[in-house]
Amino acid sequence: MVTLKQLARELNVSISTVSKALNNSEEIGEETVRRVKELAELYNYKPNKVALSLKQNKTKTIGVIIPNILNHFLAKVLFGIEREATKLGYNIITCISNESLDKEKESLQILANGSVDGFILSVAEETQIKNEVDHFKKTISQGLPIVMFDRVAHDVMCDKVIVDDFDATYNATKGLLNEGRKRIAFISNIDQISVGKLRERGYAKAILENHDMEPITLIIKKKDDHQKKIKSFLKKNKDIDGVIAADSSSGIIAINTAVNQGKKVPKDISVIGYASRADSNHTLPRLTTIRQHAKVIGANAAQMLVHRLQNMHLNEDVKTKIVKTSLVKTKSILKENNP
Amino acid sequence: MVTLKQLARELNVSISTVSKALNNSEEIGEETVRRVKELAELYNYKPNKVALSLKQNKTKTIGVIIPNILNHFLAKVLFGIEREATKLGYNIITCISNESLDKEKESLQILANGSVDGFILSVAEETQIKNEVDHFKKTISQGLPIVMFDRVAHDVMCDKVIVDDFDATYNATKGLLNEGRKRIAFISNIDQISVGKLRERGYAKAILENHDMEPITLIIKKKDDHQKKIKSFLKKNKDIDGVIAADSSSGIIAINTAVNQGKKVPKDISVIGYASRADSNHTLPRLTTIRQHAKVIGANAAQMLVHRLQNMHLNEDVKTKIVKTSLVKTKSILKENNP
DNA sequence: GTGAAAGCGCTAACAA
DNA sequence: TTGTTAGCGCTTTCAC
Repeated sequence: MVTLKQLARELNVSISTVSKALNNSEEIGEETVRRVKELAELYNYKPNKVALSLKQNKTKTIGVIIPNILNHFLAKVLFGIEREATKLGYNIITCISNESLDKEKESLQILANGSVDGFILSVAEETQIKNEVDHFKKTISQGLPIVMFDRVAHDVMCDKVIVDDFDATYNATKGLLNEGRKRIAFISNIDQISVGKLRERGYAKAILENHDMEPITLIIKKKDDHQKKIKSFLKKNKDIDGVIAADSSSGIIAINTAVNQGKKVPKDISVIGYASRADSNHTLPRLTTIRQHAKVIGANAAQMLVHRLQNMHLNEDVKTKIVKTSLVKTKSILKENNP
Repeated sequence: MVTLKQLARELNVSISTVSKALNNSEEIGEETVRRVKELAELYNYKPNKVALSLKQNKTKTIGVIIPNILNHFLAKVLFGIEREATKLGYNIITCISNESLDKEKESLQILANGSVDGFILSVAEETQIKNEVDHFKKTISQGLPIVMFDRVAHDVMCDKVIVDDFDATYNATKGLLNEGRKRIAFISNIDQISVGKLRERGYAKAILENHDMEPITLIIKKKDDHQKKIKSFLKKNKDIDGVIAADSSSGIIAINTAVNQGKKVPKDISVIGYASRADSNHTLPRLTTIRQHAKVIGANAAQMLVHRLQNMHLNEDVKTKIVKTSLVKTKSILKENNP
């Protein structure tokens, strides 16, 4: 890499002259500016990022800590973050906590040594179970702002981007009730994390508003055979005529299994799941999905963080942004499910 | 963040003494070392990464350029890279090229300003179509090594990690032939990229070895309705009794569609697809999959890059590592498909 | 209009 | 054993 020093020597001017010329300082003579820029162009000079970071005490880099990159929703949020961050002139350093509290702590630690200006993260499962938040608070008190998305720690004062999980699930369940469904089940593979709980509560509320109904819930555990569990669940509960799935796999497997067991979808059973467009392709009929607009969530998180970084001195109050889901209806539910 | 300067002042010693003490230099007295370490611990001192990078002219950071993070295989490779890199003491800066040549060039450019020590990347689709490689060569000549994985540019001299796509597809197709299948189709949603072509060629070779057979190929385009295309393809070609799918969605949709059209899997039709474990859960029966061991690929790429970074002076020859796929057989093919 | 010098945080050669 | 100094690449204040 060419440095200012090298350019300066070659041009027989001082380093600071070169620096100023390249930064369009008024101080420098027109002719000099031209010469400097020409040579810089020729050598493809690019200011050294590390030196700039050191000097200006900011890296223009965001630390992103994702619990699980193989989760399609989280990958999509990452996509949104990356795109927005790039647009705003920031790079992202990605760490994967793998749902582990220790890895999360460690990532925070390692990047807080000057590598990044702030963090965007979704809380690891283990962290949520143990309800630990000190590492977040410590990071923030060190002057590194955090934006949390989706799985957030409510006890931590920081900017947040969340989904209206409770309302969305409540409304989806209401929709199935309005179709006339009487035995609606809730299937979840994400019972341990905050959003999973919110979804379950939204479902339960809608069900319990009918005095003659009770929630029917199937929780899948990590170690379970996902397909087998749902198969035997549907076999045992033959009267189930509706399913709300808290995660994409459960929704897909529910439809495919129901069809396989000879049920007609949506005649005999309606299915709605949290999933993305690509997922809905994996069933026939396509799965009706609650879309979380992951990319928007990511973009919002990036915007909030950058905004805070650029207004650190103002000490603004923390904000929570709610990104509304939308229900994309397909043939996995009855046509007129609104009265 | 606490700095050496602050510690030094508080302890009434010089900065270098503090530095040496923390780095366990033999030079410093036992007692001094103790005092320094104590205070450093108290203040939770961490050496400033940026300053270190500047000083040592290396960042211990790897630039990773992924064409598409929503592709499960690529996400999984990223996972493998991250884990191995972390293990080796490296961070990763992630850029997403979004299959665009310009974004790929730009990412390379931006990170080559001192932000990273080297790159791990998979070539963008547009880059492969236009067959551009200058930006890679330029980066390498600037002293930043590249490791390419999966989609590689053969004209670029650099380390590579690839999959035995050709052989794996050839063998899978042979397997179906050995079952006695006569009308085996190849379905691909990734016809434009190098690995897609390799897979098609592997399939074609196996088919053409039978003098009475012809390849039957369905290429899905980006703008197509994936489900519809496969549906009408299978409807039009009712005699198809085997499918090799080049990508995971095609495999899943093929099974679900076949079942939907009243075919028995695997009695009437066998299906094999490039897909991961999670995907195979999305069909009944489960999809027989060619596993690419994405995490292993990622880990290998990270190892190769770090090895090269740590042996830059040796100027070793470039290597290409082939990671073998494995075929995971399930009930989507006939039990005895080997003669 | 140009340059010298300080300083961001750190390491290391050299001096004391 | 400890301290001084220079230098990594850059910006910026202050002299000239």
